[in-house]
Amino acid sequence: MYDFKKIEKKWQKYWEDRETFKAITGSDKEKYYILVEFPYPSGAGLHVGHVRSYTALDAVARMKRMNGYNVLFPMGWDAFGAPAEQYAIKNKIHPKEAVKENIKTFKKQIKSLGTSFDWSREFSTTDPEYYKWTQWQFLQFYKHGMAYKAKKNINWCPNCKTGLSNEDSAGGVCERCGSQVVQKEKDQWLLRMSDYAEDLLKGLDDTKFADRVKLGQINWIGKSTGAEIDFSANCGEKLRVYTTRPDTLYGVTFMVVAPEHPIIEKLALLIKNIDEVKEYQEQAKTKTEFERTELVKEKTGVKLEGIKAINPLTKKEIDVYVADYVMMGYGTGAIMAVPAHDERDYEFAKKYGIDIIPVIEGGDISKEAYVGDGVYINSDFLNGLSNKKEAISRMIEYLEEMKIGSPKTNYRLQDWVFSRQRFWGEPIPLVYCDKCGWVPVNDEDLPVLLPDVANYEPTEDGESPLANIEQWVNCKCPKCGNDARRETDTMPNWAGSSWYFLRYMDPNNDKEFVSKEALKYWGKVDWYNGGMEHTARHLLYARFWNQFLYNIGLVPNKEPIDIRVSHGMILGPDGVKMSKSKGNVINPDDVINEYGADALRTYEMFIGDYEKDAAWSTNGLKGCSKFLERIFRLQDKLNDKKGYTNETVVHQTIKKVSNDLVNMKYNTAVSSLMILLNEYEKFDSITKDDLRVLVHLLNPIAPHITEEINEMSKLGNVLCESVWPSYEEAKTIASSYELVIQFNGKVRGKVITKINSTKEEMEKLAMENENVQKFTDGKKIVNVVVIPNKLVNIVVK
RNA sequence: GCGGGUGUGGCGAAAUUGGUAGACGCACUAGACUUAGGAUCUAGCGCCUUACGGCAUGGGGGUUCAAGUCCCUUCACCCGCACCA
Repeated sequence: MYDFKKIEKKWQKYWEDRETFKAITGSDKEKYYILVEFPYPSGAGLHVGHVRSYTALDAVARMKRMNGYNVLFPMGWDAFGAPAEQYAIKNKIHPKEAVKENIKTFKKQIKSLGTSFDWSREFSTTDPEYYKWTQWQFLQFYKHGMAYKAKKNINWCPNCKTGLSNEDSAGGVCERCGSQVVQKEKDQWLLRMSDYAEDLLKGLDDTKFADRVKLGQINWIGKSTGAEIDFSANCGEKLRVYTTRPDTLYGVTFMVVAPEHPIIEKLALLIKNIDEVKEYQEQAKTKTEFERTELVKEKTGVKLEGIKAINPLTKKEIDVYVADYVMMGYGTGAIMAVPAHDERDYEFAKKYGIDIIPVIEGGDISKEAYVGDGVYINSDFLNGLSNKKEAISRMIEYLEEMKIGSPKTNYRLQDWVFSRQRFWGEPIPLVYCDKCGWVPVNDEDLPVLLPDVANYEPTEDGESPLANIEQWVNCKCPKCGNDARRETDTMPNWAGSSWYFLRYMDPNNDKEFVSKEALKYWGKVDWYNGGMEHTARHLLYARFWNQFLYNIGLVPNKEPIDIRVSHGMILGPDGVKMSKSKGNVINPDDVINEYGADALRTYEMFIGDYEKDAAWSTNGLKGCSKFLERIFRLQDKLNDKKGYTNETVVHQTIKKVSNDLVNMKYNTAVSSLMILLNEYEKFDSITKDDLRVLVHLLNPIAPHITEEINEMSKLGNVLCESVWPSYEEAKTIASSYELVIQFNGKVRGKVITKINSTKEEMEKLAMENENVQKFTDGKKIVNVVVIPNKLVNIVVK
């Protein structure tokens, strides 16, 4: 057993002392920017899942450097957020202390993996030198009218008395205490992300994201096309709806508005059952997420007694309901209901005894809504049509003519709620002055620092903990100098991660968020790896942020990332997600201690398809550890000869590994190296060139042991400073091959023959085969298919 | 419900344009070397069959000289989003 502990320490020190992996801004070499998502430094320490993606991209980074690229492969910390704050509340210490400790642990762990990060560019989103620029960029949003304050319903935990983000209340349950979350209306800062919906959609064409990643983005943006149509209601009031099916307008028999719809307030005096309606509104507000989605499958609603709307085409009077199956946040918050052809409207109509008028033939509307296509009926000028697309465009034309509607595109994507009632986030750098209103903090006064206090409890009414700290809140107006108060909300923890990839280009700049030169040289991230769970939100936020910076001329590329891939999870040995409570957590420290970082790295690359989940197997790990030991032992059989003992297999392996590493086929890259090793073990002795090429190809995956073997046996220059091996296509092809002889597509014989034989030669060889007689006996040969360098298939009857 | 994905030995998995299914590894079996082996080496290892051979890539059907791969159909599981009009 080789001494991996000593070897790994030795080479890690070597790289650190020589700054081997330092990226040079402005170098003559071609740049390549490889990025892995920076971790949240939790108290739990590094996860074997981190090891998977870090190693995979490390292998690419190391190979790219040997291919002559100036590689930027940075690492940092995304350290704002709830866990650190909770820890601080419990222990009455400042979260920055907890973060400091955790970063120390994480960094030590990552360093023990031997990943080739350029540590000189490290930073944390919680560094004031960093969040100064996060705040500065927020002010750019504000100054360009892209940030605004509005009343919004937010998730509210009645137990913790705090507002929560969507992310922190997944499944309608408070992440902190497990209580059911309810909706509460609060003043919130928002960024106008929905303005960018179309650009974010179109921009995907300029990226090479994996298909599943693109789809995640497309779904999240949720584009839909249709029309907005005005219905008139009492008192000349207009009720505007959004629909994707204007072609079914003749089938509208009622309307529904969301509980928050302003028309209720406006026409309150006309609504005879206003008390009942108000009660329903109240109920809707306090309904938990769980009740809305899981329990109450049945539709509920209240008719607005005394309110009537007119179907603009049939001129018939229809009733208006309030129901919580219509959302204020999408479209206009009001719908035209077509029960004959919409499942939800059908259910509602059945329950409340509303007319159901079919306008498309098909189905049986006494049983269910018919959502398919068919011939239009009861629809005046659409009658007889059967093409939905045509019906929709004819209807829209008509609506435009009559000035009662127009085409409309809607997006599911909404504006980004940018306020958190939390301590541990970047303070929003705005000040409220009674005279001047909202005033940005002057650039030279940034960053607005978080105060050093030891109490972060939220207030009774759910204001940010910062609101409790009077000496922090009270300040002077930057504009008029009068007494003013700071905004006490902080930014979401998605803020810092929305631009960190830019900061890596120029991490110590105290004059600008990044210099123009650094931006010009590094351009965009060439290859970005992260978890599947971030492909919707984080990626969208980062792209939005960057597109905004591009539009105001601060960055050179509209799209910040070229390739985006995501790795599968490493599951516990039992095949389920690792968790403390299940007791199936594998600690990378333990593995490194017992088997070494190289074995861990090799195993995680060998474990299976990089993009798929994979269960941990300690036996599999042991196999990879043995593989490394066998390579180490090859040193005992070196001879004095030069060149490759089997040139073909070496060139095949160089080709395979080079291609596999950039195509994320890490598992087959390792297996091809195992094949090469097996080949070497068959020989009595091998040359230094043989061993050199093996350790060189393995170096990106197992960097320590390969450098050690290379040095011990004096195989050549230090690997990390050497040029990646190249292959010749011609030398990857063996001179002979096994010709397969088939009868009726079944393998009946094999014969070794030289490459590139003629078809005639191949057929002759096949016919000479001893099995031919047996299989053709009493049968007629009807066809012979010859595939060069592969097989001969004799078809008999 | 909508969208996406995955089904191949005991297990993790391989498999250019359709062209020897199961590479590579784990586990297992037998043997060698050993005082010993959770070390190392050798051999075997999809299923059925003494053998010849037959059957096998979730199931069923099709195209083809040839199908894991292409087409149709069906089942199972996983992951997103979810009353989005």
